[in-house]
Amino acid sequence: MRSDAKKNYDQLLEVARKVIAEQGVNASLRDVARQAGVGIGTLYRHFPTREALLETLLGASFDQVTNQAAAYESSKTSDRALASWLRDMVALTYDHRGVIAAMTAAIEDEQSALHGACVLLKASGARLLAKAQAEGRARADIDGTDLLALVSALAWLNDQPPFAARVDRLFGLIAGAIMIPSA
Amino acid sequence: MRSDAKKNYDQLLEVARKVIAEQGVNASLRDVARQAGVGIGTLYRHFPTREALLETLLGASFDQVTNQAAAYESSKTSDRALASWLRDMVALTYDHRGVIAAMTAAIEDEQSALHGACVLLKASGARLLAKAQAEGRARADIDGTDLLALVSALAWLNDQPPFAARVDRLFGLIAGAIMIPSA
DNA sequence: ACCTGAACACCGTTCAAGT
DNA sequence: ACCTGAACACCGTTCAAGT
Repeated sequence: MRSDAKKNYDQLLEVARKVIAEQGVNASLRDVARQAGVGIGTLYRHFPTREALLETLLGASFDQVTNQAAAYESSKTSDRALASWLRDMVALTYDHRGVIAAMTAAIEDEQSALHGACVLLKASGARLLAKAQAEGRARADIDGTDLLALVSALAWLNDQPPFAARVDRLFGLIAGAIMIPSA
Repeated sequence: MRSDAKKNYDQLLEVARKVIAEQGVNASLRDVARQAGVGIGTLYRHFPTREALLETLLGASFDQVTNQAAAYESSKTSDRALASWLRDMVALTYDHRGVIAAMTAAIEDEQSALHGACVLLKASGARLLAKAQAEGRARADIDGTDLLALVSALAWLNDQPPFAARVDRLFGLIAGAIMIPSA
């Protein structure tokens, strides 16, 4: 990448990070380009889709949760590992209003730039769930998609002003419904 | 209302019902006016906000769930009444993609044309919850807002294609977490 | 009393023209 | 190789002008 291009690229990312933190994932891309002092075409050149921009912004965080899940597997009991993953997932979406809907859509859209990272994320949770189920610490009648649905629902609640303050309590209620208390 | 105005009004509602069923609650109002063969200004004259249009379209259904809740109170045991209300709420939003987000926003926005109906809806659920709690059939550590959050989350899941098919199962899981099994 | 649609201020996205 | 911004096809919303 030419150095002038690199400069624009970095500037776009910096501004996008700020704007998306403030206005959510559906913020105006035109506005991002404007604030970055760059033509709108330059934004599209570097990030052909909104998902591509999000992937660049958040991909590392996604991967970190995926990797963390693997680490939990060897460092925690299966039920605690699962609970930690759930917590990490909610935290991942915490500061990015609307990202959970984008992730949900990406799971089904193989063309999405977010698809890969989201599929790995889902698989990392499914693995922890399976282990907890094998040890009788999680109810057996749900699968990885159900688990993802439940965390996604919590993440969505967190985006809704009237409900955001109760997410911690509701997290407990839902985690409690997934887990089986030890005898 | 003059008869020509009434005709436009009815036509707008009919088209809006169709378009919103197809494209969801955030469908283009311009498109609605266009398909109704009416100027965009006429739509705004009859329905000054999107919420006003939604209220006219869905208000009766909202009220019906509210009233149904009161009926459950005298015809069912408190836990069955609560479960039926939860089911009614999910059904209410079933065919209207995005309506749950509008309802959630309306709860906080006293200016919203949907505010009144949503507050009543919430109160009707809170009442059933309180009764079930008083009888020891629902966990005591949640309130009406939590209950609304949980149904809202289910309704949101229902709007997400990858999760829609599991809402029934997840409904059971969440209802089970709210209710206390009888001894 | 009611209707119309131009006008304004925005979008997302593409692409010819420039350097 | 990269950047720009006009151009196109859309929005939501308002309001002067018409009947």
